Amino acid sequence: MPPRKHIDRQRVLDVSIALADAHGFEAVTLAAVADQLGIRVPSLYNHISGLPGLRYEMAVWGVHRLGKTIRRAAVGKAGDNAILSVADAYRAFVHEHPGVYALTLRAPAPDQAELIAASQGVLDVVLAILEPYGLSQDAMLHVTRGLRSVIHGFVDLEIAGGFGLALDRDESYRHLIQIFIQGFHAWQRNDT
Amino acid sequence: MPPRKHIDRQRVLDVSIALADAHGFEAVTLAAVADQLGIRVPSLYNHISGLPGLRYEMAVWGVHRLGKTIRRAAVGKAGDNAILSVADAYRAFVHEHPGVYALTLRAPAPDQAELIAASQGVLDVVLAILEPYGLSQDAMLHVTRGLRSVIHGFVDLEIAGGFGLALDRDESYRHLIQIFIQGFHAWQRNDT
DNA sequence: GTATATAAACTAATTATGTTAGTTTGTCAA
DNA sequence: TTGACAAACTAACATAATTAGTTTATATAC
Repeated sequence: MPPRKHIDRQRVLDVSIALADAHGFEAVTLAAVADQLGIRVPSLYNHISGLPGLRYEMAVWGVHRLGKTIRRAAVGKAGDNAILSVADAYRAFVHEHPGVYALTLRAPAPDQAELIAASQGVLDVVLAILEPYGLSQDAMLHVTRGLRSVIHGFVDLEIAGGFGLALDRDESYRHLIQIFIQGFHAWQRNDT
Repeated sequence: MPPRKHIDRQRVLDVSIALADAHGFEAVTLAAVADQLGIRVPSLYNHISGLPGLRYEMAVWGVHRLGKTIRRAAVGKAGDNAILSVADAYRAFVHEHPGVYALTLRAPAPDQAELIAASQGVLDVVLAILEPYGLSQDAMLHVTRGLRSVIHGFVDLEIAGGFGLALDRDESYRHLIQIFIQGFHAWQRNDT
């Protein structure tokens, strides 16, 4: 009776990602995913390890993709230009995948090897673009945390709808990254 | 048969806040709250408007409390010291109420008057401490967005466990706020 | 003091979701 | 052709939120 649909893990993931980005990650219920695929809910378990497993795979996909995106944005750029380019690419990714991005925010557990690897990939890009500034190891980590915070903070408030006002958000972001870069240089002069 | 417990809206809220901050806001189920209070789940509906209503009240409480906290931190301070003080108070609040804070992040809907008022209270504090710098109206809003982003970004990554490394987080935060302040001054010199 | 109105508890039932167990059936490969 | 496996299915169950309708403690009116 059950005619074979050609469904695999990737198709489940595709549908889930689309749902998450369109309606938020809470909208990714097994019922909704199964419905999109034209199968019953328990059939999903042939492809994924329940809802937690699906969310994990979405997170891995998201972090991996984010890393690829900002790495591409960094090639051929140096110094402040690299920071600006990466900041723009990061923001563009989150705008494209707000639902998936929300799933990437919890820190990986020690046993989540794929997610740890993907996260390291993102971190590596940031470390690489800060490399030429010749910071001490600790200073490097502080600045890395700072840059991630600035970018994440703006984008997160933005997708949460936190900037109610009519003022242009692209411009606010440009100013903020500019402030960070200039402050970073001033801080580097003073502090080390 | 049902002996009266002396439960009111405030006690429901207290229990919910404690649960949220201890185990995350997803742990605030009606079952868990009712259990803590020693009543059955449907009895909660005498005090709250379902789970959405409870979450709304938690959000209002959180934003209100956050506003009060940073306002207190700002009195008697001026300029850069005010920014530092508010940044510290904001972070301390989030550390104390991580679960509630997560509920405060979605932007208020137009009909959520209490939440809008409370949010305005938070915004007013930030606007007030930036007042003495003599910025144009637009610049003021850009910088306000920037400062919120910086603070929110750091603490949000922090409570998500995003800073895996052993490096001292207090110090990273100090550096970041310092970078923002110095960058803000440099930006103000250049840009206006 | 007694009666009554109301608030606040309750039980029962419905819906939605995730999950597991066990079953059936295409489909590919020996 | 047949047999193993993958992938669909049905059935059943647990948890959660919600609504409807019922009971009862308690404060207030008389």
